[in-house]
Amino acid sequence: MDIRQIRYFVAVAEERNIGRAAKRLFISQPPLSRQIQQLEDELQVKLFERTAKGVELTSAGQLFLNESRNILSLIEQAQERTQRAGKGQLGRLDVAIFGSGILNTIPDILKRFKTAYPGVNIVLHQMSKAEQIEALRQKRISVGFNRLLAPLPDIDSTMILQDKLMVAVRDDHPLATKPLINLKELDNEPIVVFPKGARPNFVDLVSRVFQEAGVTMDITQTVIDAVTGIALVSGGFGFCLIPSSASVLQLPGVKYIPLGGLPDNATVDLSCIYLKDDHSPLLSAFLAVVHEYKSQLNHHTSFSAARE
Amino acid sequence: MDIRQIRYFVAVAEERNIGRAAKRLFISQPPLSRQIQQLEDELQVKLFERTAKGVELTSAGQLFLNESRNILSLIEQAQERTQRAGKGQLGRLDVAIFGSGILNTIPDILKRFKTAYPGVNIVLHQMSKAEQIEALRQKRISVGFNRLLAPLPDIDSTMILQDKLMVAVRDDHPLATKPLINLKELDNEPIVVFPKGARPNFVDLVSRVFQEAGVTMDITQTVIDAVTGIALVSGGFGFCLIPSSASVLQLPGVKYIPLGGLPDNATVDLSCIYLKDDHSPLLSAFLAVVHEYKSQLNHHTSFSAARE
DNA sequence: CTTGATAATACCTTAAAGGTATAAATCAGG
DNA sequence: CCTGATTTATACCTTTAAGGTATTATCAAG
Repeated sequence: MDIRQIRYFVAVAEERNIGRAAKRLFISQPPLSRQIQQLEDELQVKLFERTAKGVELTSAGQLFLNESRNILSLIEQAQERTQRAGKGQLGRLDVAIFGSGILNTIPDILKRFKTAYPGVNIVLHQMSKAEQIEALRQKRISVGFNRLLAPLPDIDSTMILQDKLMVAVRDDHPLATKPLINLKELDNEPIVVFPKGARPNFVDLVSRVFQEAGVTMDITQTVIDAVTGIALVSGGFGFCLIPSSASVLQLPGVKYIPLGGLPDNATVDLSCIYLKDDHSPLLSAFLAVVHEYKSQLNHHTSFSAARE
Repeated sequence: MDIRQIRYFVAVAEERNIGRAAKRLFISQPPLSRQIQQLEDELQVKLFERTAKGVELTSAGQLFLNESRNILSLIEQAQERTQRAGKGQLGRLDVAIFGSGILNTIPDILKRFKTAYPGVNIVLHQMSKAEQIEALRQKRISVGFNRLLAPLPDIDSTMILQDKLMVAVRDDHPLATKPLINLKELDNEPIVVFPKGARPNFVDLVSRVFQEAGVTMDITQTVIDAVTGIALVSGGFGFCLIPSSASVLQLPGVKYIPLGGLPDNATVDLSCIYLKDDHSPLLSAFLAVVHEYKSQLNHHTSFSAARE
């Protein structure tokens, strides 16, 4: 049996006439007669009664007509869905996120992607940097968001933004009134840092900056993530250095002040990572959304800078 | 797209290797590679990633694999169901019955058919003789049960049995004690006859028998069917002549006594009728059951006759 | 760098789908 | 009852495309 024969059968059943059906199918009448005969031979069932005016369905033919329509429509659906999957419009995308990264940028990107590709089911996984890399290699995830990545041979990354450093202070602290805090002003001040876990991380960046500026860093606590760090500031444990994008988080008695007197490379990047040889349309689609987001971010930045 | 290509695709997806799949399909590797390529071209979707060890499904390919399995199973089901329909094991059979015919023979036949062809949905219609013939011609029914049929050019019939005549009498009537009533004993006695409706019918047979025997028939009532007729006997309206198969019906105060002194042709047949050019397997199957029933009936009759 | 395995390409053979011409069957109208 | 129109079926040829063989290209492992 053959899809062609099924289509032919449906045409003949609908026209109740082989000649007319042949015209509709843009073939001549004899081959169509023959295909119907072959179908009947294969099924060993008479599908049509031949009359003087044409043909009419037997009861078995009637049943087969219903089935045929189901088959054809299922095939059509399969083609359409597969093509959509091929364009990345359908499927499942496993995305890894990490602690403070979910504060603003990642939700924005995911929201855009969901709008552009509503047929894609996004599944989020909380994973550390090392876990993300292992999960990528095992194909348990397709994309991961992270910061401060060391280059790897099998993994590509796209930088989304670079955060400047900011200081979280209690608003009753003397420095809290200043519009800008210089790094030197934090000399020997108690500082909460994060995260614990795989190196290089945000702590390493902060340490390097302090060291290069010749400022002594008094680490009172090392905590798991930015949220905990800022909570400790609120609790009076001292200062906390954060990437500027974490400053969307509001906690009682905590103020965020830009940090000055830093080298240009004192930034912490947010990137998304993915397997170098993953050419899946879903990933491509996702990266396209990321790039679009990035370019709009730059536009906006340069535009507001121009106005200043 | 082609069912062959779908089968090939599934084989390759399952083997994760074109060469192995080719062996399983009893073809050589190059044509299989080409068919997969053609499928991908047609769908404009990459279904496999080619690796050194074979191939592996893309996410679109994974989706198409699911769809393909659905399609193949639907096709298989369609073939099977159509073949069953072709053998008369599946479908719907519309059967017309009439008043007194449903008393014993028809239910027996229908029960046998339902047991032998449980997949067939039997739909019963109460119809008079004329209605049955019209419904047959319009294909609203496929079989009808009836009595005393005049031959028609487009309708065939199979006789199922021939009922002898019996008399229904009140049990307080003087004749009720006799084992056999002679026709002559009914001379000028009040008689209830049935049915009203299309001729020739049971009344005509009864009239002819009386006339040939030179017995005067005093018709007090003409009613619609045997049940009503017997009910009137119970109510004291007189005698009622019935086909013997109607004697299964028990009413208070009514006794059935065989009628003697009749010619051999004083019988009323029960037949089933159907369109001469209806070659549907459902009808054939039904008629086969009818014939089987008939032959068992004859066996039983001749056997019990031999014992007497 | 070679070897072994895999898929892809080139080219040929063969099976089967489609076309043309024509026959056989059936019905309507004279 | 015949004739013409209409329909499906048959016979035979052409063309398309599926399958086969030989070979090449690619890549991972030794």
